[in-house]
Amino acid sequence: MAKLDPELLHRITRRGVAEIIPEAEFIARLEEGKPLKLKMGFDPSRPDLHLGHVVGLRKLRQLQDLGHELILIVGDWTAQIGDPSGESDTRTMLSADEVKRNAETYMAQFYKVVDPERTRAAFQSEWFGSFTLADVIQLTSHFTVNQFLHRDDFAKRYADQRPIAVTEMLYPLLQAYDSVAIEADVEFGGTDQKFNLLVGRELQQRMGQRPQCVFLMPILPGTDGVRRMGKSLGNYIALEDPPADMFGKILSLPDDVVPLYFELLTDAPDDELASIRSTVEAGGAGALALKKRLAGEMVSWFHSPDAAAAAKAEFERVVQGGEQPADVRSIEVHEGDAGVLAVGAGEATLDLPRFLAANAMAPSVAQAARLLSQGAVEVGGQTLREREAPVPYGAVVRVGRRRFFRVVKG
RNA sequence: GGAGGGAUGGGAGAGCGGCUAAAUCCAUCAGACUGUAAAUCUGACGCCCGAUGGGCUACGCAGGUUCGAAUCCUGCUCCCUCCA
Repeated sequence: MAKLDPELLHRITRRGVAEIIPEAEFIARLEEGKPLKLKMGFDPSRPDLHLGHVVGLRKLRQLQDLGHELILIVGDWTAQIGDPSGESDTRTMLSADEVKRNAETYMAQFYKVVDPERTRAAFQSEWFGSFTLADVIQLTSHFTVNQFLHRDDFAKRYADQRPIAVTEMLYPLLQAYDSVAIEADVEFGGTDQKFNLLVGRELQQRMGQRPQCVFLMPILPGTDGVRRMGKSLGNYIALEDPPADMFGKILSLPDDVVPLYFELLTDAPDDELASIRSTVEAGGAGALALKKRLAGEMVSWFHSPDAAAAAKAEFERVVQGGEQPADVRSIEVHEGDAGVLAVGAGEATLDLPRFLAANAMAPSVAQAARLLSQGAVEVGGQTLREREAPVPYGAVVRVGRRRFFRVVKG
């Protein structure tokens, strides 16, 4: 294969890309016509993929479709060190079994985006398992502390006199050696990984290999619309989220990140992106429709088109229409149950705060009482304010915006 | 080895003997409104109790001083910074 189709090349190197280092070299390698080894690492201690990961995976998929090979590095050693960018949560060692299991669930999620035929997993323990102290020292000898202090995160913390653990310095080194071990041609990561990936490039060069290109992708903001999507930040949309949750979370994204989501997560063509942007800015029904479309695409992709249609219908009915959801949990009441004052022929008299707390509709009696006083509990559209109230069997009780149940005689 | 700083509610971060279940911000939840579970505004936000009141927990851990401690003292544990 010689020259790539310009349009395709543009899609690969421009859309959803933050930086390619060095870009010319990357394009040259693509045009060599030989399958490239694309490297991407993942942390086996957190086996949940979210949409933030998908940005990179889509890019990898594009390249796989051109015949290149993806090598996933299972970071079973670096996971023990912890990610320097994530401040300081000490990680416990994972057993070999746990790592394997996590890797498997991870891969299953991966294959929703990436082509399994052109993917293989490589465990760091394959090469670090037999590393000796001498090897480690040898590895460190290629770099200076000064170099490492240039890493954004380190530089900042150093300036602020905040701690930098020695092991954190090791993290980029190990990651860099992964590239040597598999002879990576291109390594992928978010822009926050720039330093680490460049260390890999440099190490390869020093160890006599052709240095990898570095491919950086933009960071996807999380559901708060501000900070990067991340599990520890609690602002993520997981691929494993049930359809209704996934749909709802996307609908609740702040408007201004929606165009970026389209850019990074869908195939909407570039010229359409412009109109998406202006529609969102105009706000109103158009913006809402776009979010629904985005949510629909994501749910179709990670679940199924049917699930997407159902999630959309349910959302419109329940959230927009204020109607009951299709599935409402039934709670059986018996004489003497917590919060049940009396079981009558056609209705049960409940001590609502106790009852709600006892049936997981509220975290505690106190909080349930608060919901009640805030007018968040209603039966058949009628707001309840009294602690004690009769509730007809079969009537749907709504607690807050999203919790529903009906009582059934037990 | 030496000097110093710190540990507060989900997170950040005030308070430094009573007025403190503990300011403020963020997150969360609710109500109103709306185009949504957006935005905005308002409110709530330890737990338990037959409850416009009462009780129990809570400011790293264990003791102590006080009528009274998150606030003072002692001893632990852990963390950080700087100088060697």
